[in-house]
Amino acid sequence: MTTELRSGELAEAAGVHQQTLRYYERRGLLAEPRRSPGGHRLYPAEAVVTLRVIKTAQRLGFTLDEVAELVDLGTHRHGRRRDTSLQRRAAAKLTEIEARIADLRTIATSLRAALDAGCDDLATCATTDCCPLPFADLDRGDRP
Amino acid sequence: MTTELRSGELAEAAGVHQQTLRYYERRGLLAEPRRSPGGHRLYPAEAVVTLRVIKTAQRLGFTLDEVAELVDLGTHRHGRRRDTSLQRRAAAKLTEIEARIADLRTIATSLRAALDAGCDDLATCATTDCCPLPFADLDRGDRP
DNA sequence: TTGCAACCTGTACCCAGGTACAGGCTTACC
DNA sequence: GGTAAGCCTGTACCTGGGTACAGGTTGCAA
Repeated sequence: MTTELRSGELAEAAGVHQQTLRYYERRGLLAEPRRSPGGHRLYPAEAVVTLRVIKTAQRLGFTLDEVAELVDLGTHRHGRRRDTSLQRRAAAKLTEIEARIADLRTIATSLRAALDAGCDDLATCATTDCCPLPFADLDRGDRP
Repeated sequence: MTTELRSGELAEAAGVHQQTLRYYERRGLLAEPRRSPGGHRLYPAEAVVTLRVIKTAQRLGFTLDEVAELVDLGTHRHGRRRDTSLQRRAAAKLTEIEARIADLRTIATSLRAALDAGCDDLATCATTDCCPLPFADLDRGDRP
């Protein structure tokens, strides 16, 4: 029998706040754990893994809603199959992340150009033709 | 004399909502404009430029607070001087953005690896050695 | 002069992803 | 069995960048 963890222990082990555990439970990311007779939560040791999964997925760019979906797929398969749910989502997320990288690169290029040109005041730059900052073309306003 | 713009006209011209104009005014991004005798805002034509500056700066990765600082520096200089305020901030922002790009690249690599390995269930992956997802190393939790 | 669009203020709400606090119960250890 | 640490619930609050709504006033044209 593996020892169960109290919420403080799990929080500590996973590096999150106790309130975050309850928050994840509310959001459906973490299964409701067993309770002690007095009502205290008793998590199975695997909960640490689940939290690691959540944190990794978040870091991979998934929102908590997306993580919740991914987590409760529960389709314990692992192999060379293609076009499964996680596969599709990961592929979509990859595309998204690549777009974000491209975006950031454009921005970095602009900033570098502004530094090279010695720009010192945005308001002046915006009304001066010599300035490399793309005041007109960049206001796509999609991802601030 | 250049015509003044009413808030609806400015909003339209700049592609933002009227409430956003007032929000920016409250946040100190947009100077309080002249008022008509009845209290309606009358913006100078340059306000369109200011808004373009704000939108561009936002897109360059500055927060509104940072934009507010940048905007009210008002140091109308432009030249080859180095180490000025905008210069320093832009340089810092560039570093930040480059770090974000590096981060996203790591993430993209992980996702690609997961796709290649045919991972289909995160919970299984996390407990299986064959999985390329970096469940352990990625929980730095700095930028979700 | 009347009618209506455009504007005003203030306040509340939205999203995500949590964090904080109050007041009361449980568990663990001496 | 006492006491302190730990946990419980519920509710409120935070950041960032806005958006929405209610109810009242102005501006302008017919």
